Amino acid sequence: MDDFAKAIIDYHHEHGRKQLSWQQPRTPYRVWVSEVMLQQTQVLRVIDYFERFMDRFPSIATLAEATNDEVMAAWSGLGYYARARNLHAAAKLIVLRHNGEVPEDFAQLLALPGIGRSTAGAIRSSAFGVPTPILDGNVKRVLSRVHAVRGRSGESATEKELWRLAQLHTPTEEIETYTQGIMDFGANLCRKVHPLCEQCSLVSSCQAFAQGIVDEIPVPRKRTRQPLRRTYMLLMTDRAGRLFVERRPQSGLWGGLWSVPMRSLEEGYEDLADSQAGEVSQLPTFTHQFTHFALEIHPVRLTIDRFARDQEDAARWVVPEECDALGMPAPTKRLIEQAFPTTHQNAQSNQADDAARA
DNA sequence: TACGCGTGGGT
DNA sequence: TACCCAAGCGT
Repeated sequence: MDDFAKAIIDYHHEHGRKQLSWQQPRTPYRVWVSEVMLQQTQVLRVIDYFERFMDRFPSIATLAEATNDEVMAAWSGLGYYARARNLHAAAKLIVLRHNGEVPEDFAQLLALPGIGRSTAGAIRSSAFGVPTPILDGNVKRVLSRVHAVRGRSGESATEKELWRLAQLHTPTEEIETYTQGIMDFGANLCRKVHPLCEQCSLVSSCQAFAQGIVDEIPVPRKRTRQPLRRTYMLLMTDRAGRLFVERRPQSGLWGGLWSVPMRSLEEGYEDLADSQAGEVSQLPTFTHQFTHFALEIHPVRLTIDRFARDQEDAARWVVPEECDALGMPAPTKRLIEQAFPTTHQNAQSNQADDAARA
């Protein structure tokens, strides 16, 4: 074990996180689900979702037997919904191929949808104690500073070099402690902004510190300016007060989730209303911010007597209370809650919001 | 290989 | 306000 790994393990013993939900108990299933939820998602945001998910799907078998709608509903609000589709598909594959147990073999893990190189490494190290490197945002930051990696984030040469360094430092002993430790080290000490170099036990061997470029590493990826897209969101109700929702295509934005219909401002929504509209009212426009673009949402409330296409599989009329059982994007939930305020509706998302604020 | 994929917090 | 990006993966 090299001095770097020793320092990381020491750090975890003193300051590391040891009480996270998925660490108690730490089973392969719980490690797997948590690692997928944690992809590009902050720890504080995941905790509530993880605990609810475990209550709802306590075993791989229960997850595999669940319906797609049940899984998507449990993921609703967490984002990157392909993760939920892949997790569900992988659970079924694990039952078929691996006798219902998360495999330990690297190639078998990698073959499961939603498990890439880093997640496979995390599962092997944390759930099975098999030394395997990981490379998440925290590890990238720590390694690129210690070794003064000047390449831009996301570029293939940079990624390759960081994987080489991750492999180089991965110890053969105490791998669980090391794996958790290097993430804690990156999250709490070697932070993106205001790193605590004065408290860092690796400062004397940190090449970025020696060169005075800690704040410039890692070098951020190039970004283009955000485009603005515009859409209608149609809150259509019938005379009984039911709300019309449709399932979005499996691929693309909000894939597989339920939403009120969305239509571009150019194409309009005559195909849905079928000129049967009664009252039509424009609600306040608002903007939803995505990572790479902004979506300007124009909500339209309309009451119709008869619907043009209510026979389709991917379309249904629901009462607002039924929305809790459907996986919905955050802005759709918000809009429905505004339009149909109820006391208990969306209790799940409110809980998550409260936890995030706490 | 570069890009699409959510949501919310931080600066 | 505008931009960054978080326990990355799939295509």
